Amino acid sequence: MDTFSDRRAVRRQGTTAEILAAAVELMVHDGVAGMSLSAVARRVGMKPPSLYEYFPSKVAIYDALFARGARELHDAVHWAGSNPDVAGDPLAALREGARAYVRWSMTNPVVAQLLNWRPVPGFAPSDAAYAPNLEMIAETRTVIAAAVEGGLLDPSAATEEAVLLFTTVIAGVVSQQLANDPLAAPGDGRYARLLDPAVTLWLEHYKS
Amino acid sequence: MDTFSDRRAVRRQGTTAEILAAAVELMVHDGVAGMSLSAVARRVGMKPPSLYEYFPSKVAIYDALFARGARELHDAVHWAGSNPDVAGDPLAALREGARAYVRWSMTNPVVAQLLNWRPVPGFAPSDAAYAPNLEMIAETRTVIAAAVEGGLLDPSAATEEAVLLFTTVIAGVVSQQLANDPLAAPGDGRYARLLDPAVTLWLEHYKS
DNA sequence: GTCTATACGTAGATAGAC
DNA sequence: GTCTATCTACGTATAGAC
Repeated sequence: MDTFSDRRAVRRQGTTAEILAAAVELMVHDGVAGMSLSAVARRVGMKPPSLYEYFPSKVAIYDALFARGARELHDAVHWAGSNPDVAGDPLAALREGARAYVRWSMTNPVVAQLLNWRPVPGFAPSDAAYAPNLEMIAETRTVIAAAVEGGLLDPSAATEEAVLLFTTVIAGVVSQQLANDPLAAPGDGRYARLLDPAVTLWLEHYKS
Repeated sequence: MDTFSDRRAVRRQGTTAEILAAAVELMVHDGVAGMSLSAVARRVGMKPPSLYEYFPSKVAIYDALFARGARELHDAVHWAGSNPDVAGDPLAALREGARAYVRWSMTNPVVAQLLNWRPVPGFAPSDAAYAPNLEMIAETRTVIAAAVEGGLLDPSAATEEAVLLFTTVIAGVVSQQLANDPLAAPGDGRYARLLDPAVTLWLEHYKS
């Protein structure tokens, strides 16, 4: 690649990011399903047809946001769970991962809605966009298994049901927070505060 | 009221119910936010302007559905919790109430979405429509308090946090079920199956 | 890569005849 | 209580000039 095409690629990536940012801002005001291409175009200073140079359709924008959001959320949880403070302590890793999940979701509420609920009628994420979610669940399972190996949790904690219950409890906190107290700051929130007690319920039940 | 106006009132109520039913059916196919008045009118065999005889605006239809749904959900939970099998057993009443909540939500998924999430940009329920929700939480609190009185639960179970945690766990199960396994029959469902274990987590933690 | 022009459809809501 | 006609606005998407 020569310098010219590099610059062109960088510029293109910048515009793409601008479009996605504008789409998110509009979803904040008009709802996730209420985003319109005309409004996005206005906000980035383009006419609607120009957007089709960057995304082939409206659902492609949703898919790009889903993909990026799933990747970011995965990374946030992954980072929290492999941070030096919790190295070698799987239970602390679970707690920190859960906290990171809630924190990220409150920082990115509209993308979190896109990930957790299905607010857009015609849209389902592509397999590629969905992949980081599966990866995140697999990693959670691995951490739980490590806790079982280390004698910290009962073997039943590594069953399908127990893992699903863990993720459901966390998703429940996020859902309630976003729906019923959406304006709270990350780290705050009437329902987000319930996360630690909720995780405690789970850990107590499955402790060995 | 004479016979004539009675009949007129009955007819009017019937039409109103028909319109609401059509709106719900359309939400099943097009998403909660995707319902349109034109489509509703087509389905009930009217032209769009005629709907304004029954509802002053589109959000009024959402509000009517919210009001009816909140009332029905309250009644279902209330009934389950005051059924003869569980009379005098507050813990069984809590379990049965939670089951009824999940069952109703799966039987009425689009209205459940309207109640649990906020899928429609311009719409917030009126106080009157929201009232049964508050009543339902108050009744849950009362049942928990009865369990504490009877020595079945620790006094900490009656705190604000504990009550909120109870409702959050149940709402979490419903949210996950509706978002990730929406086609399951009521009484079935990958996430709905987690309800009993989830309630058990809570009961165990707060037992005296 | 961005534009104008346009196709084609839809929306929510109101006026006023019947 | 229902209609026709209409307003006003918006939407996604494509064709084709520049």
